[in-house]
Amino acid sequence: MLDTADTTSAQPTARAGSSRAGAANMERILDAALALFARYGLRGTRVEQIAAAAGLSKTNLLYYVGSKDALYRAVLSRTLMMWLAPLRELDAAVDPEQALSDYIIRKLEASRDHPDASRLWAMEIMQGAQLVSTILETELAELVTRTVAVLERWMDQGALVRMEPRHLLFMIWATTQHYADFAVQIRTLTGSGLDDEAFFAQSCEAVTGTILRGVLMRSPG
Amino acid sequence: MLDTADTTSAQPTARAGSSRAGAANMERILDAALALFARYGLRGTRVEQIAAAAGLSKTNLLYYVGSKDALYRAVLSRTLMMWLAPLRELDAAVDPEQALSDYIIRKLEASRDHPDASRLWAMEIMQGAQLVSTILETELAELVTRTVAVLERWMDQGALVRMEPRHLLFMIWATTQHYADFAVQIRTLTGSGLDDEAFFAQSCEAVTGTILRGVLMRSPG
Amino acid sequence: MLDTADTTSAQPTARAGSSRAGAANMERILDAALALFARYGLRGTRVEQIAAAAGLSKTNLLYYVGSKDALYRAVLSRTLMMWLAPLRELDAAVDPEQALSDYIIRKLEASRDHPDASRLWAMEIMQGAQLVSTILETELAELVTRTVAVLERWMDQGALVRMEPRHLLFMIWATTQHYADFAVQIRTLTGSGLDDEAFFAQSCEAVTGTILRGVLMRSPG
Amino acid sequence: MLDTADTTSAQPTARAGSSRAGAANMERILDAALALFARYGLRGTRVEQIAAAAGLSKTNLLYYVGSKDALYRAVLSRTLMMWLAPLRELDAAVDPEQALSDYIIRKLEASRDHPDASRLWAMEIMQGAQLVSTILETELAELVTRTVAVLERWMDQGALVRMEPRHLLFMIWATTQHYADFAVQIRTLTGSGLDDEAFFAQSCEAVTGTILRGVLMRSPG
DNA sequence: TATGAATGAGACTTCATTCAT
DNA sequence: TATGAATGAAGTCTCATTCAT
Repeated sequence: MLDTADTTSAQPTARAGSSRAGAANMERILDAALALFARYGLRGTRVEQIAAAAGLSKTNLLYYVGSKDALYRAVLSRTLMMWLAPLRELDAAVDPEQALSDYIIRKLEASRDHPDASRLWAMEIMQGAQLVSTILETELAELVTRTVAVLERWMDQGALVRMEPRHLLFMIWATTQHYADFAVQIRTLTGSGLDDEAFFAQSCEAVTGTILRGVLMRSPG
Repeated sequence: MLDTADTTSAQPTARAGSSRAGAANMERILDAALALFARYGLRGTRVEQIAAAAGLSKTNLLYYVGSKDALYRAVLSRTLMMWLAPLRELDAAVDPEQALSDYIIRKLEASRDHPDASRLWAMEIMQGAQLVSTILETELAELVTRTVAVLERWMDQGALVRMEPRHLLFMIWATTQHYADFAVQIRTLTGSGLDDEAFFAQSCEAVTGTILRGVLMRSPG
Repeated sequence: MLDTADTTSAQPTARAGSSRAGAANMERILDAALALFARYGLRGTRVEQIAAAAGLSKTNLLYYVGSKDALYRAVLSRTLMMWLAPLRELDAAVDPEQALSDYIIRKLEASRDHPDASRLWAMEIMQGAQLVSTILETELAELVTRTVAVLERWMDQGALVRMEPRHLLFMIWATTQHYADFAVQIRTLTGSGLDDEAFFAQSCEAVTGTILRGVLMRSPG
Repeated sequence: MLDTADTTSAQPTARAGSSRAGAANMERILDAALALFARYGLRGTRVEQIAAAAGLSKTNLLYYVGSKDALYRAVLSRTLMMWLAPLRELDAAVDPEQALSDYIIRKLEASRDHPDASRLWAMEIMQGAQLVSTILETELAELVTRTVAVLERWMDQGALVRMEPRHLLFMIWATTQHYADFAVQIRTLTGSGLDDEAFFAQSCEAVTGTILRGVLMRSPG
C-alpha cells in the first residue's frame, strides 16, 4: 500500500511492489492512473477504469495502492517532479538568451512528452491546489525565488527588459503548457499538435522568438 | 427545465422559471453552478451543494434545471459566450498595436471578472471538449479564421513580425487566461491576484509589453 | 375532491365537478385515467400523464380528484359497474341456450367496447384485489350465487350438462375477457381484433358455439 | 451482471454468479423477483423488496443483476419458456381427444405450479407486450402456425368441428390461465384453488369436458 | 378554477472499499 | 497475489402532493 503520508515521494513506499512483477504492475498502474486522472479528474475517474487500463482487477489494484486517494497522491507527486524538473535545470551560467531559449524548449518538450502530467497539474491547481499547496509554498516558492534572483541579475546587467520577473515566468509557463493543456482546442484549430515534428518546431520558433524579442534588450541574433 | 438541445443559448429556455421569481432563481442557480463546477468539476460537484449555494432545496433546483448534466451544459453555454466575446470585439480597423493591446486587456479583464468561467472552459477543453467540440469546430474556428486574416494582413503590411498567426493567438490566450486558471499558484508565489488593482496593472503591463515587443516590427511607442 | 370512502359509487361525490365545466372535466379525467391505469397500472401511471391526457395541469387534476389513489378508486368503481352489468342482465326466464348465448355476446361486446375496463379489472384481481375484495365478497358473490342457482335449475331440468356451475361462469368470463385482455397477442397472431366486425362475428360464433355445444345436453339448433 | 441483450435466454449469462454461491443466489433472485413482479408489476416492485425476499442486500442484488430493468427482462425470458413449453409438447401424433386433453391438463398444471409466471405474462401482454413483442412475432407465431396446421388437419379429417383454429387455442389459453390469473377471484367465489387436489380435478374435468364436447365431432368417450 | 413554485419521501444506481478465500 | 462476493455511504432523480397566488 502506498505511503499516504509522504505526498512528495515519487517512488511511494509500497507494501506491494517489492517483487519484480509487483514493481512492473505499480508502473502500469501509475501510468494508467495518470492518463485517466488527467482526463477525468479525481472524482470523475473510476477505480475500475484504472484497473482495466492497467490490466488488473479492481480488487487487486486496491491491494497495490491502498485507496483511490492514495493513488491520486502518488500520481500527483510523480507529476510534480516532471513539472519542476525543467525549472531546476535553468542554467544561470550561460547567457540569458541561451538560458531562456533552452528553458522554453525543455518546457515545450515536457508538454509534448508528458501532456497528461501537465493537464493533471493544471487541474490540480485550478481546483484549489488542495494537495499540492505545500509543495507550492515550499519547493516551488524556493525554486522561483532562486530563478527570480537570476532574472533580476540579468535585468541589472541590462540584458533583459526590466519587469517583475515572476510575470516572465508565468508567461513562459502559460505559453508552453498551453500546448499540452489545450491540445484539443489547438488540434481543432490547426489540425496538428506537438507530436507533429514540424508543428513542434513551428511552435518552438513562435514562442521562443516572441518571448525573447519581448524581453531581451537587443533582438536575438 | 432547461432546453437541453440548444447548448449555445446563453439564456436557456426553461420550462420553469418564466415568472419573475423563476428567472431570478435561474440566475442564482447558474451563478452558483459555475462557481462550483469550475472548482470541483462536473462529477465532483454535488447537486445539493449547488442548491445550497443558490438558496434552494435540492428538489427545487432540479425542478428548474431538470438534471445535473443539463445544468452543466447550460452553465457551459453561458461560459462560452463570455469566452468568445473579447475575440469578437477585436477591432481590425485600428492599428495593430492598439488592437492587440485592447484585446489583451479585455482578456485580462475577463480573467479578473470571470475567473470561474475561464477555469470551467479550461477544464472542459482539458477533458476532451466533449460537450463543446461542436462550438470549437464551428463558431470558434470561424472566428479564428477571420482573426487570422486580419493578423496576416498586418504581417503583409510589415506591421507585425511574420509568424503563423495562430501561435500569436495561442500565446495571448495562454498568458491572459493563466492569471485566472492558475490564480492559486500565482497568489502563492506573488501574494496577489488580478483583483488587486496594482497587480492587475502590473500584469497588464508585463503581458502587453512583452507580447507587443515580441510581435510588432518596431518597438511600441 | 372524490369521496374516498365510498369505493363503489360510480359518480363520486366531488367537491369539484358541480359546475358544468367541472363535470365535463371529471369525465375527461376518468376516461384518461382508465386508459392509462389499464395500461401502466397504478404505480406505473404518473399523475402528470393523466393530466396531460385530460388536458389539465397536474395541480388542477389533483384539485378535482384529491389524490392519485382516490382517482384510481373512482376509476375502479366505474369499471366495476361495467364489469358486473352483463351478469346482472342474465335472463333466467328464457331458455338456457338463448340466455347463455346472449350473455356471452354481451360479454364480448363489453370486451370490444371497453377493453380498458376489462384490463383494469384483470390487473386489479391479479394484483391481489386489494381494493375490490369487498366488492368481490359482497356484490359479486351474491350475484354469482343467484346465477349459480339458475344454472343448477337448468341442470336439474336436464337442459345443461351437470357440472359445478361456477366453472361454467369462469369459462365464459375467461374466454370473453381474453379478447380484451390479450388483445395485443391476438392481434399479433391473427392480424385482427374485436373492433373488426367480421372478426367479432367469427369470435362470437367460435366462443358461443363451442361453449354451448360443451354445456347443452343437445346440440344447439 | 445479466446479459441484457438476449431476452430469450432462460439462463441469463451473468457477469457475476459464475461460482457456486453466485448461481444459487441468481436462482433465488429470479424466484423472488418473479413472485414480486407478478404481484406488483415492474414499477410497483421495489428492488429492496426483491433483495429482502432473496435474502440479499439491495447492493448485492444489483451486483448480480445490474439493474431492475435487466432483472425484469431476465425474469420475463424465463417466464416465456414456461409459457411456451406446453404448446411445444402438443402431440400431433395421437388422436385429437387425447392431444387436446393432455394439452389442457398441462396448461392447468402450469397454472397450478407457476401461477406467478402466468400472471407476469398476462400483465406484460396487457401492458402492450413492449418487451415480448419480438417473441410474440417470431417464436409464438411460428408455434401457433404449426399448431393451427395440426388442428386444421383434424378438422379436415372430420374429427373436430370446423372453426378458425386460433379461436380454439385462445379458448384453451383463456380458460386454463384464468385459474392462475384470477385465482383471487376464484378463491373468493369458491373457497378453493388449483392447489387443492379435488378442486384441481374438478376444474380439469369441467374445462376439458366442456371444451372437448364443444369441439369434437363425437362426444368424448 | 387554475397554475407555477416548492418539497419530502422515496427509489434506483454508483462506487470505493472490505471480506473471504 | 489475486479475485468473486458483499456492503454502506453517497448521489441523482422521480413523483405525489402542498403552498401561494
